[in-house]
Amino acid sequence: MTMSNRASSSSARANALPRYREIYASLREKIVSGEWPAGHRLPSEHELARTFGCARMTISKALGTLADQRLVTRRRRAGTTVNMPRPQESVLEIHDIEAEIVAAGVSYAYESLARQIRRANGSDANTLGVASATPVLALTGLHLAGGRPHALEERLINLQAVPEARSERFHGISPGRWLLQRIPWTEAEHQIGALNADAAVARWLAIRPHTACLTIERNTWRDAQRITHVRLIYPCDQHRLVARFRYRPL
Amino acid sequence: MTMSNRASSSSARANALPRYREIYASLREKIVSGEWPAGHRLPSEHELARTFGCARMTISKALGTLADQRLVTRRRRAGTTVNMPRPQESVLEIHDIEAEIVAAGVSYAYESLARQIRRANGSDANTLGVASATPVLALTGLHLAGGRPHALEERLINLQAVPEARSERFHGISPGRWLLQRIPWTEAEHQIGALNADAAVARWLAIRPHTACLTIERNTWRDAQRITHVRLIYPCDQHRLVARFRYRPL
DNA sequence: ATTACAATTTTGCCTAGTCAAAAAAGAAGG
DNA sequence: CCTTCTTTTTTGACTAGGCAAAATTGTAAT
Repeated sequence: MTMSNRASSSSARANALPRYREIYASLREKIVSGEWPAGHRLPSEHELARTFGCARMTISKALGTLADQRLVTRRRRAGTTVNMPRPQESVLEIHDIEAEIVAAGVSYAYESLARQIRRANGSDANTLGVASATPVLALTGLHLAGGRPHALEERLINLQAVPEARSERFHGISPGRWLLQRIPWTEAEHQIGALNADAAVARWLAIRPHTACLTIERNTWRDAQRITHVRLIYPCDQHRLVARFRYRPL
Repeated sequence: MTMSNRASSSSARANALPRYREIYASLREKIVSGEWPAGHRLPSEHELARTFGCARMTISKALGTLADQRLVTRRRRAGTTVNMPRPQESVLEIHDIEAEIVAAGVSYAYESLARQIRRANGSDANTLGVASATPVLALTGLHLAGGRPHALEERLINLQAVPEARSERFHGISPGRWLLQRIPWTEAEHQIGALNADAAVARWLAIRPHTACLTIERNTWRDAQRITHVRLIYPCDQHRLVARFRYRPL
């Protein structure tokens, strides 16, 4: 099956875009411009292959990309239909605090405030999602940016999943970074909320009591096993989260 | 080029997984288990095709999926290498408030508090990202869940992008939903923060002044054009955001 | 030793087909 | 009219190749 390859590789050398991307862009344009409104059924792969002058698989790849991005839905025999009122989902990047502070050009430090190994009590078992009496490591610490309090961290680590943590003292290195470097995780869940700082929190963070704070709770798993639970408390004027909707990397 | 199709379609009819997904799962397992640590180079496509007994393109699709999920990086000649310390990015679904409230089994209403058409002043131009004196629609309103205040909304709409909004009164329907149904957007950015309710906010939301609130600011674009900016203020005890790390839909 | 060039490997993208499964549309029967 | 069976369209998954581009590796010349 010898074949002269696609025209673009020899003739139109200027545009570096692969053919399926061109086709993708062309179809996407019709959708976002509103020319093909929600519910519209696009031509079949065969038909598109004829009009674009390429193999069906190339069309399939372009349509597949649109489907990955939730711009269209594809069903056998039913065809490909436009999917307009897009679900509002954004990609929220939750950075390592140290990296974030250093990136801002400020010195970073982690100060350990409390450390205890215990068998999980009811509350621990609940927040960490492990059986009661499972050995856990409970940590409280402060993230400092430029020597000033930046965030308060309350963490539980499942020692069954991370036995190496038992002997670690977390001097200098934050538990988050320590864990990240050691154990790969497969799932994570974040909950973001707000709270009024109570007296203890306000003291550690050097803010006035009752100041609004942003809280981020994170649970991480490796496949089915819970690894750690952490709650971070940021004074409202020191932190914002940015989430950006992003097409999946084309 | 006549060929008996893959074995799984005739012999192993039990497992519904396509071949490339099986291969994907098998490779992913090696990575998340740590057998192939970060930096490890996996076998070439040709080699994998031989070991798995399939065409190179099937392997390519499996590896492509891994690459889409950022588990590996692929470069010509350099091969495919494991990409372990995964960037912490989560998918945050920011729902339409109405849908969210109705889903919780509570009645929903939107109450308009203020509405003004004006030429963008300095502050408007800044938050909406348009030129000064561009016509904008400024709205303030309250989202009610079960008759009680749920969230306060402050919105600016670029009338150049959405001229139909000029004559809309937003009775019953919330501006967010109205916009979502009408104009497709291509980019969105969210900023999440916390604040202490001031007197006015506290009154509208029927909470005590100084209560911590979660704020979500959203900017939406259609390609390069700004469509709207909105700030939603939720009392801290009434709302949490949940972001889940998710592999991109396989 | 360093630089420049050539060879080789590996992925990226493509073609032109096949077989299979899903679902819609049409036909037939009650 | 409604149900059931059959046909047909359309996507899903795959094969077995091919050429091109990128990056590494090896080689030769300065």
